[in-house]
Amino acid sequence: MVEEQKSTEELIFNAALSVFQRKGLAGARMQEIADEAGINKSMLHYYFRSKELLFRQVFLMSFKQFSASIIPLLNQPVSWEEKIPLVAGHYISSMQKNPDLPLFIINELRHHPDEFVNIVTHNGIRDTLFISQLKEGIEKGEIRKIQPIQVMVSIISETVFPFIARPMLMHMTKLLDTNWDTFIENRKEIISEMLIKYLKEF
Amino acid sequence: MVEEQKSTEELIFNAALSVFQRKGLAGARMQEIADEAGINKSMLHYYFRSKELLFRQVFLMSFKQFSASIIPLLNQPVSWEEKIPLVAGHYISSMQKNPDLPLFIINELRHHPDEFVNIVTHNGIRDTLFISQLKEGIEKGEIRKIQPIQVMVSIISETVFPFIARPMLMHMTKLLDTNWDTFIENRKEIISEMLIKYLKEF
DNA sequence: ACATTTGTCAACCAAATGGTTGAACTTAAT
DNA sequence: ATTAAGTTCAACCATTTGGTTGACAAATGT
Repeated sequence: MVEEQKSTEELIFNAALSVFQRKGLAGARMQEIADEAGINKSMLHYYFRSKELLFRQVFLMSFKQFSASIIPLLNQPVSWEEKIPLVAGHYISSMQKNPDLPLFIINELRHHPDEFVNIVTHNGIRDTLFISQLKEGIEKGEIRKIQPIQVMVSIISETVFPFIARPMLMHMTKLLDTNWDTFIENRKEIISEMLIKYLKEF
Repeated sequence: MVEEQKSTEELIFNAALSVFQRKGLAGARMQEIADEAGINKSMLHYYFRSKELLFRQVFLMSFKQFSASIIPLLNQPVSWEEKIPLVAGHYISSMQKNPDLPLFIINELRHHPDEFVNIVTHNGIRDTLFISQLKEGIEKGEIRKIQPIQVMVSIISETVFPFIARPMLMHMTKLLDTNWDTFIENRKEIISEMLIKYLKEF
């Protein structure tokens, strides 16, 4: 077991990542980040100048983390049909690991519309093998005529939304905490089967 | 044209509704609410005691607004098959009218997990005709064996998520602003057809 | 060994922000 | 008309919060 001693800058950044993702820009407190990092508040300014600068870096990293991690999977050399459950599974397990990430991004992107838009590198999912496969399928007449992007949006919506809206949905549906895991487990199959059936049979 | 003169309390509440829904509890400023209401800041405390109390009322109203408005539609006497596009349409037009509402609820419910949970009246969608219709269809073997709640969650996910995550999705998919309206227009049909096909053909 | 740079912190500062007060004004009751 | 209650606001107040300072310690270079 290697005793990993992280630099102060890393300690701060990790703490900032955690606090900002949990509380958002407006709700986060510099003092709380310092406390979670276990260092003096002055250090935050020593390394990152201001709350806004620190937030910028956190946001950039978070956005990359969320949007980039899916790309390799979309480019994997398996058929689009096999890929759909893989992608759905990716998002679901991603949500289980880091449940605050997408809501954080959605929120901050909404609250500062054009501020961060230009910063983020466009690494779209448009140029991936998955999209090409769908396009090809459409051209060959094997898949229903539909924008491939709609398929991606459906997968993301169906997988990510239940997690971010979990408390709201549980109220509305009177779903119980104890049933959540099986609910999600069932969901994986439903999503894939529904999409594949829709695309293939028309 | 009747000159509608609203009471100060109404002016404040409406302004609070707007500001809180846009900025959230942490991001909202009492002064901003006062400005938007066109009255002195003291009035906020005169009528609502504190920021938290004002927020409580705003949140309660917002939650009711979002979760209750769907119930009558779910109880309407049309077949489940016809109802699906109606419900999808309801959520989409609801999002177009008030794009901040669901994200606001999702957020605040997440940030104050148990605080507001008890306040909100459970007016679940479980006891609606729509759910009964699905159950009945399942029993008769006309519909695939699936929890009816999954259907509701799918409709909400597929309709609401694209709106709240719009900036994020537009980045990831390189979708353009000019294509948004047609994207959503296409989506209505896709969602309904996909769900109905999945439920009926198995 | 010495000087210079880098890192760390307690104490402090200024602005923002939720909240209070007391006086003035309006409305309703007697 | 007079009183009492309700309403409105400018000026204040106390706390929170992002940010700074200056002294001091730990490396780093020569």
